[in-house]
Amino acid sequence: MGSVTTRKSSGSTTAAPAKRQRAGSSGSASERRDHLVKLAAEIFARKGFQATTVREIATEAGILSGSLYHHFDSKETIVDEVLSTFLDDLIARYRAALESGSDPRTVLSEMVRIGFGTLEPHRAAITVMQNDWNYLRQFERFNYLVKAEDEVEQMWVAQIKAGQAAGQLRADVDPKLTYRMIRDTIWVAVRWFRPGGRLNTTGLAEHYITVLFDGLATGERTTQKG
Amino acid sequence: MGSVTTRKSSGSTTAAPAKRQRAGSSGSASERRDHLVKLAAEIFARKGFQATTVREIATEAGILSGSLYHHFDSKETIVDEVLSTFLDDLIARYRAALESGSDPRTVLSEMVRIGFGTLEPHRAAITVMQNDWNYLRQFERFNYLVKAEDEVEQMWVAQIKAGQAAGQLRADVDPKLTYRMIRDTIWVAVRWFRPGGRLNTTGLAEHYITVLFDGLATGERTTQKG
Amino acid sequence: MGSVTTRKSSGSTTAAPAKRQRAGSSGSASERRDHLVKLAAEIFARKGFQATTVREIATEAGILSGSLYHHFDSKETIVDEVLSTFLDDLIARYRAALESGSDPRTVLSEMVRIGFGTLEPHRAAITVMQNDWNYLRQFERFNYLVKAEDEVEQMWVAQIKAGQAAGQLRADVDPKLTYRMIRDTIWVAVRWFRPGGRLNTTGLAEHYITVLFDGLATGERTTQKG
Amino acid sequence: MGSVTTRKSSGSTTAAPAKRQRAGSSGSASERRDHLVKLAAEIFARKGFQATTVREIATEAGILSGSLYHHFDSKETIVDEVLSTFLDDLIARYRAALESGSDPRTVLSEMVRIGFGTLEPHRAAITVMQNDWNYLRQFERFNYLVKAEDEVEQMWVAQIKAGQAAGQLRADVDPKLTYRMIRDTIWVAVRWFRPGGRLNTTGLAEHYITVLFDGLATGERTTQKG
DNA sequence: AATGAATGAGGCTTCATTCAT
DNA sequence: AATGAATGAAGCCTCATTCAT
Repeated sequence: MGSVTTRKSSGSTTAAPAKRQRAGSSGSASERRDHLVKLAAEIFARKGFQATTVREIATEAGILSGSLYHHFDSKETIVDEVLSTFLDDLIARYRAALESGSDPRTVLSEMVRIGFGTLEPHRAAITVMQNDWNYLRQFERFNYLVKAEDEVEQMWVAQIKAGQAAGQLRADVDPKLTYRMIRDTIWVAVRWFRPGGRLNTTGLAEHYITVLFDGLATGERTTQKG
Repeated sequence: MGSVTTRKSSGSTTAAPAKRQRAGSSGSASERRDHLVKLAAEIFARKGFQATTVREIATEAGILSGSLYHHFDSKETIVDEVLSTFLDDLIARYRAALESGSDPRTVLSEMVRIGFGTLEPHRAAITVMQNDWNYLRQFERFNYLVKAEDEVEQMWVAQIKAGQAAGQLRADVDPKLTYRMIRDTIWVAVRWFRPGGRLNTTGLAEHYITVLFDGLATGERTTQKG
Repeated sequence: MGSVTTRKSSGSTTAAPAKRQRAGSSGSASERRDHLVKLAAEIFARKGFQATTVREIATEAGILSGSLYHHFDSKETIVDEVLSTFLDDLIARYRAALESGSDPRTVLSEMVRIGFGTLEPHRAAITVMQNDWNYLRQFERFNYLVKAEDEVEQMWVAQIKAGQAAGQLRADVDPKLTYRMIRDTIWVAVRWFRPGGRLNTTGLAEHYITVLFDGLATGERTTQKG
Repeated sequence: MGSVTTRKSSGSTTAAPAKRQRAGSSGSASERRDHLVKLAAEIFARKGFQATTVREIATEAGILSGSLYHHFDSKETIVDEVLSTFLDDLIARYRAALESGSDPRTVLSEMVRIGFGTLEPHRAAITVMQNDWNYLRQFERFNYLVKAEDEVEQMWVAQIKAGQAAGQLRADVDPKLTYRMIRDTIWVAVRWFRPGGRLNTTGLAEHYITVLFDGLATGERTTQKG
């Protein structure tokens, strides 16, 4: 379990183990909570964290705004859950890819696929992270976001360096810089990607992998140095 | 004058007529105004548009919040000016590049350089556009942002298609998709780029141009189809 | 049974009938209720009535806030019980002292001792009465507090007047005023008295009785008129 | 200047020096502020700090509740000003009495008179201090209340000890305990004292001084030991 | 060009209480 | 006897904006 996961479980004050699951009932306490988090995530994504009122979230859930506080300590606790759920999943997937033992280029391709693969299931969370990161990181409670980001960066940079060492990747690019560009290119796609268009996220990933490794140009590489 | 510029002058209904009134004077109204816009842009970039209060801007300027309303109709008028100033400049530069008559690949390289080149002078505006776009576009008054975006998209896509037609760029990539990835990669750099680091924006641009055209991989292109 | 006691039993409409139902049983409803009242009294004393939430009381008792309503109609019912229990006890003791048939000065001394003697067993209730009286008396349901206060006042004033008539107490002091000062001096001690200090409540009482009857000064009385 | 005074002046964020007193206008900014503080003090005294809403204060002042925040940071800032104004005045008066150079018994009598003398001008503040002290002291910002209380205690205890050393006061009483009883007796009078009754505060003071020094009893002192 | 007082709408949150289970 | 979800009213505070001076 990574730092994000760890923090989250201690942070969710109401994270009760599904108590006395009511027979025939459609959801436990934690399911209700998860449902609310998903609703909120959609609105946060659409309007931005600050512009979203707790009343909107509550109304969307069919309850009164005060009732939300039966489930969450604060509005921030809700985004917190949105973001950490995404990061937990992402980091878990990255780890699995790293443990495959494949060569660096293959691992990196897989990591690109993982990234694009989160675009649909975690669309709302990624959107929030893109748009409200700058605001949220001001608060101490979101320090773990920076830590998770660092952990991910190290995974990528290590693979890029390994690829250079193995001669698979050109040696004249800066690993950290390259990582950042890849990262941004993937996540920012959330702003315009809509399921049902010409390409699905798999297609997007393959398209990007192509350009990323072989470039846009035709013919021989002109700038190769390493 | 582009569409953005046009809209802007009609948008600043209050102060616009007075703008050149005292042109040449050192403490002119328009200079004061520009100064305030710059101050505001910095705070918007740091804290986000919504999280920035009118009072903060005023305090930074050494006046009271009510006094800001002698210069601007509203808080939105201020961001408006921040964003349109940037877009005016950007579009003007792109036009110049397009009019150079160079081959598509050269023009595209130049456009990448232009993009990275705005990172420093327009850092605040680009940051605001990245972070608050989603929120601002909800308001009718910012429709022109979408128009400007479309205009820019057409410039890029046309060049990419021209490059493919001329055989300079691989034909198996989607021009629009490719444009978006390039665009995002450039602008999102504003989140982590800090002047004074290993690379300046020129270095960044060249680094990216290399990877963009030739790819990360070494050896022969493996996925080339066109 | 005094007026306080009477009012109380009619006040606790819900649980009262059940009270002696299982008298003698070790886990009876009334014992549970008394336990809860004591818990609540401590918190009321520490934080003030208004600042104490029903949830705090419930949590302290190891149950959920809603569950408290099986025992009490409302938060006010709880303080009500806290205060009336104290007043019942106090008035009963005063009556006993009055019925001793001793001379006024002796009775008054005994009443002082009774007052200080409640400081420990009824610390919480006295604290609540001191701090929240002003707030609680706004509500009709607490009118009985004023009645109990009046009853006590009459007991004291009568004894003081009797002492003056008998020549035991100086005639140039106002009985009502004197009573109030004595009363306040005793009760307010709850704010600083802590068991285990230099003096216990018996010591406190004797100390006060000394000063009260003989004054702080040495030598002959200088202001004696009557 | 004492600690209370010092703290207060740094605490009053808006304590502007009466700027540009508008000719013909009835009050400066600080006068307006003082007026609001007085209004608030009355309501705090009547209903208690917590039970008083900012809306009530504002309504009483003829403005909207939000407008109060033009003058004060928070509801707590208002009580703060209420209490510190009183304590500043009280401590200043005590100091003057101490500097008179009179014998201890005379000084103590004067201090009693000072105490009762504040009952009318500072009735609201004293009431608040009596009723809401327990609640307010929970907050760090009111730590200075405790400090002020300590300072006052030292003044009194020193005089009582001096009186004992000089043979003016009986030696068999505890100075600290005695101080506390005097203090409480004076302040708690605020709960029942109403101007216009049989005795004014001067009468009250003399009444209490009599009882305090000479006691309630007639004839020779019976418990004198020192 | 600026002040300073005020508005008014709205935001987040708290909390006593209810009620179905 | 207790749970847990929800209510609904209210509370404190924020903030863009207005306006008389």
